[in-house]
Amino acid sequence: MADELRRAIVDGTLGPGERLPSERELALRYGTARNTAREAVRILSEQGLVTSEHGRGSFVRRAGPLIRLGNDRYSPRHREAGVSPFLMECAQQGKEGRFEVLSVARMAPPADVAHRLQLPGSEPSVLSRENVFWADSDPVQRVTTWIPWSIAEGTALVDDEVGHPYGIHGVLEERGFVMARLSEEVGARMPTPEERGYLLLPPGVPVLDVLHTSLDREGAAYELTRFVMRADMTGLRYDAPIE
Amino acid sequence: MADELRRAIVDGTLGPGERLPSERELALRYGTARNTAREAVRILSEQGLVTSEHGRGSFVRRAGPLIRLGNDRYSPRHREAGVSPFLMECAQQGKEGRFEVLSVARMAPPADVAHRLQLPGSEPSVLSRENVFWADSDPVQRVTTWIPWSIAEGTALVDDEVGHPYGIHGVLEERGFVMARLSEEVGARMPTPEERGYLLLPPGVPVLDVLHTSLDREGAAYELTRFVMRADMTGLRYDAPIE
DNA sequence: GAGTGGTCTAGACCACCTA
DNA sequence: AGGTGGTCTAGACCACTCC
Repeated sequence: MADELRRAIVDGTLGPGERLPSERELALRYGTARNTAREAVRILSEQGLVTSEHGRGSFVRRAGPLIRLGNDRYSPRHREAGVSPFLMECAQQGKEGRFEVLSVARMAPPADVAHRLQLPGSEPSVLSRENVFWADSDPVQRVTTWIPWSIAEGTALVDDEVGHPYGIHGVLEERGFVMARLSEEVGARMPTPEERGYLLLPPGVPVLDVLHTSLDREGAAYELTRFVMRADMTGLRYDAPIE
Repeated sequence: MADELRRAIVDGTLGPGERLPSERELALRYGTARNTAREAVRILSEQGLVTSEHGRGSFVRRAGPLIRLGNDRYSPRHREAGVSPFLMECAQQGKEGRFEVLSVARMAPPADVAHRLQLPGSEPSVLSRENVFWADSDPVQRVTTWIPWSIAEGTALVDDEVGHPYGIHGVLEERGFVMARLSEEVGARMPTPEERGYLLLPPGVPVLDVLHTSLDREGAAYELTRFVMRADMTGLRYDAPIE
């Protein structure tokens, strides 16, 4: 039953956005109990093909165009444009991007962050900044940045509004930290319930989990950022020379 | 009920690999029907926290160490080692890597591949090679490579066994195609039923979908590869200069 | 054979949406 | 008000595993 529905969806018999037959209707049509029909719809929802909306029905999910985060987002070439690369990508997709500051606080870094910054994980040795990025009315990324307190102390980084035209990396450059290389570790997983809440994720949508490290000319890490991105609306692109 | 179990798992009360109470046991303990207890276990399984094994029980999933595919896997520096980078990564994790050739055939490329190679999608203009990569007894990646037929024709690339010490890129280099840059587009999604079959994926495990493009010194694309990787056992790492 | 998860039935009530 | 999905009950049989 799930297979037949799946075929109808990939064939295009059921186009994107179309409503599936109701659970009661499916049960009747196949001569099964409603629970069984419901299970079929659940399987499609787990595969990310279908979204159920309480009181309205179940719908074929529409494949929205991806917002792709490229590694060129840190390029000085894009500085001249004066727009944050996320907002630029959004504009290209005809969407309006914005972001929201969740918190700015001095704290002890998580173990993996502490290790990469070569800082103790037991002391409040970093400044942490949390943001949520939106495209139109959808939250699409949850972003956490960690900067050694010794670097952040006394700068605009500790303010809610950074207020620098080039964002946090503009402030960091003025303190002498210029990004020469990046290292990004990419994984994917199902969201935690907390992340499902922040990103309003329907079932069957995984997240991309990216841990970004900024390295200076000496190869020392001076800033880390974790991006948790909903994978149905965002992706990544890396363009790099072979070394 | 799912929340309580979840807490027990993240707290460590239920350690990795441990068996959950059976569905009938949970139902009894909470005074609910078995279906309700079952639903709680299903939710955890969807979150990737738990795997159910028919006839045995449900178990807390153990977080295996990741095999990370780095962009340095194409570096000429690694050529000297003489080992494929996937096998190297496996060895680092104490695993034995191997791969299996599923098919080698001349065919018409999918639309996105045709576009990037600037070839017509309606003719058999590419050689396609499909592999599955294994780490110990787990299939972890399904890999499809497309090479313009004009390049592949008459080379060892059309054979089941490539037989070149440096694999397909060794053959391509001898034909004058040296990788100068790469471009990789990364996404994540739930697997198709076909992929679940190839990769023996339990529920709640997404896949990373990577479309790799090899570019020569002139910036022209001459080879594409799509990696579909199970995200609970593999990840990616990109180290690149800021340009 | 006893215990497990996988599937299924035939109901029931609730919460939500649309008209 | 009527239809939708969300949750739940109290059973049943099957397929699998382990002893």
